[in-house]
Amino acid sequence: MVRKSASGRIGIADVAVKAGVSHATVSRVMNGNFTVDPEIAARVRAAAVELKYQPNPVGRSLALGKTDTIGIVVPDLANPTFQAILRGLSRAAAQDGYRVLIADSFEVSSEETILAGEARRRCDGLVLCAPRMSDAELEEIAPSLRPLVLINRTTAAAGVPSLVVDYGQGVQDIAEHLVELGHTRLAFLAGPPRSASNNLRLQGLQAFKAAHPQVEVTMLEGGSDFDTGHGAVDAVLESGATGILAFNDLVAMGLMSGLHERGLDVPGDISVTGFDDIPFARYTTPALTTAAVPITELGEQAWHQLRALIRNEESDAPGSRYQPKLEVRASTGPAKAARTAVHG
Amino acid sequence: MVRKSASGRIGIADVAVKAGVSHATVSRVMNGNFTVDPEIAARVRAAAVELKYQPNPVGRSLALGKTDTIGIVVPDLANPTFQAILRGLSRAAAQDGYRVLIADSFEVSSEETILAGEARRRCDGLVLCAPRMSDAELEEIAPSLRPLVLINRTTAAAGVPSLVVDYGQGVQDIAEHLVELGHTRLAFLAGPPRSASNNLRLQGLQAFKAAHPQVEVTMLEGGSDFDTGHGAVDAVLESGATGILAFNDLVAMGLMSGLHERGLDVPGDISVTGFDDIPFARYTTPALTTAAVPITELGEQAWHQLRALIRNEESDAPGSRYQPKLEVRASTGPAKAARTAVHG
DNA sequence: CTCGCCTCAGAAAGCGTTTTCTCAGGCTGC
DNA sequence: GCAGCCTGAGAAAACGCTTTCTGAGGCGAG
Repeated sequence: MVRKSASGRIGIADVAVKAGVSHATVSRVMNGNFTVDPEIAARVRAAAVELKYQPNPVGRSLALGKTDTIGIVVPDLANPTFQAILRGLSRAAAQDGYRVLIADSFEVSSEETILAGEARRRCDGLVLCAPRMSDAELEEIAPSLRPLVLINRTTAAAGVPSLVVDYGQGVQDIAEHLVELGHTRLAFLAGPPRSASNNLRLQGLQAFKAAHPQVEVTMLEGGSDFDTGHGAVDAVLESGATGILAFNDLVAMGLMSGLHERGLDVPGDISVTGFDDIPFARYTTPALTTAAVPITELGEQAWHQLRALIRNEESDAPGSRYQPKLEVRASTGPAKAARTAVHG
Repeated sequence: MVRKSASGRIGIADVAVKAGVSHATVSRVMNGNFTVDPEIAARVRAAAVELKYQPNPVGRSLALGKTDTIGIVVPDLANPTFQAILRGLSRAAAQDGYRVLIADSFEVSSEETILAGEARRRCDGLVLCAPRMSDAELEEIAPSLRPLVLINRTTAAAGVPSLVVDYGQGVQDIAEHLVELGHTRLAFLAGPPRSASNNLRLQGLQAFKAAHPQVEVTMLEGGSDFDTGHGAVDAVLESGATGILAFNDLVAMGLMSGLHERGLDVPGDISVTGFDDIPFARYTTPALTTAAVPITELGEQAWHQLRALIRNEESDAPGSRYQPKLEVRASTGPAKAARTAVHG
């Protein structure tokens, strides 16, 4: 008897019956296997079209052992950086017929491990984006997540390529820029403590301080969003610094907004810099001086690395390092000599 | 013989062997079926832990006929609005143990249909976000995509709830606000032609014009991003309007940036308004007057609707309508009487 | 003319689960 | 003491597909 669409949806069996052939033949035709008589193939195709048959991906995945899906775990989907990475990844993967499953850990590092495992089991590979978990934990679970690509984080575990941005160099470039403008008192509005990219920035600043002992660099606590910058106005003014390196563009924008409310002029009174060069950066007033990171490209490259792993190709590059590019705009200007007086 | 991890990964069979029971029993234990002897259950659990067994979701999906995954199709992942919807959706779905698969159609409406179908087959339900396809096409494919929830679009197809924002009312509120400030010459920087939300805005403006015949409203072509706004400066000035309603916040920001470059003051010379109230809006200089849409909540509600459909509950509400809320900030001010002179 | 090879389609065995079906054993109740 | 019920675990079917295995038929070569 014809088990007609037991589940409501039409399956390979229905097509087989309609075309008067076996399941196997239908499968062969649908997969472009040419060991099938052209006439029969045409009949099958006609039946498939008529029934609007579309192979069930789950059955297919089970049989083939692959899902044509990759996962990405991000700490915070609200962060433009991760959004851009996701976009680049999704776009690149789509071109190779892969889809992207997203997992947002909401900055909870314990969630991260679980989400990563679950996502990985449903997918053919995983991109772990700036994970907040400890090095030890990362190294422990990394093998079970392969094929795995890391972004802005490295691990000692083997076979796990990393894509990292050289935040250390970028922050030094920005600091140099400010020094060239005559600033001698700088302040760094730091990012989330658990963020590896924040640590890289701090290291870069240490190197900068070593090379420029005459420049004073104050460290201020911070975060990664607007409100952090907006709320840091007092601390910034208190520091007496005339050149402020914000953790990222969002923080810089929040800070500029706060300074504006206080009637201070950027860059007349204080110069402000961001990091990342998010699309908004060039449209702030004044336009934000920042270090451009090819974020979308990062996502794209993540896919290329992951694809190589999935295909079991020899990944020539075990990872890549991206150099930020200084983008000088209008939010930085010559240091104001009288600035210290304001402070005093 | 023990078929020990034929695929490399350990499966239910390995656990069964280790615990000395059948596959079925292992499955029962893993699913919390209590018709199993506590002692045996404990033995199975111990074996599972020791082997680090994690059920294969693909096999599970095939057997259960569900994937615990939903899909979302967006026209452009770079658009902050869709990012926010995605975030709300992902967060809400995650709380119910569902994951989100994303598909970006890159504004290509023909892609949309295919992506939607593919995503749907891999998932238990679908959210179609501001689809660009025609009404006819949407109505045709909608039934095959159910459970389906639409955002910012409606369809005549049955059983497909819609979440729509009342852009028409929102744009009227903004226009009223400008009129109250004394503006009599307005201009609307339109969005993408295929966008349904743009049409709603246009309809709203028609209603506004009918109610305020004394106010001149110029329609200008546009788009949905920064560059659109930035590039529209000439057209805006040419229109002679003193109150500009930009399609959304991005366009407004681009426009303000362009006006600033020309040395024009906002709101001194021209008032500018946006739409959406994206997070950046309150941090522009001047802070942007806009109509706030609870975008993240929209994503959240989309999940609730979809969940009801998936669970086959009686969806009391066939959809919802969201009222934007006028957010008056610093980018709008009293009309400048001499403005027409500048124009003439 | 017959043997063997080659082509091509159907039968069936997976893929890794869940779940129904079956059945053995222990218990209750008469 | 035995029929019938109930508990609980194993066997097997099912989910929808791919792919190996099997075998029938056609053809060429000896």
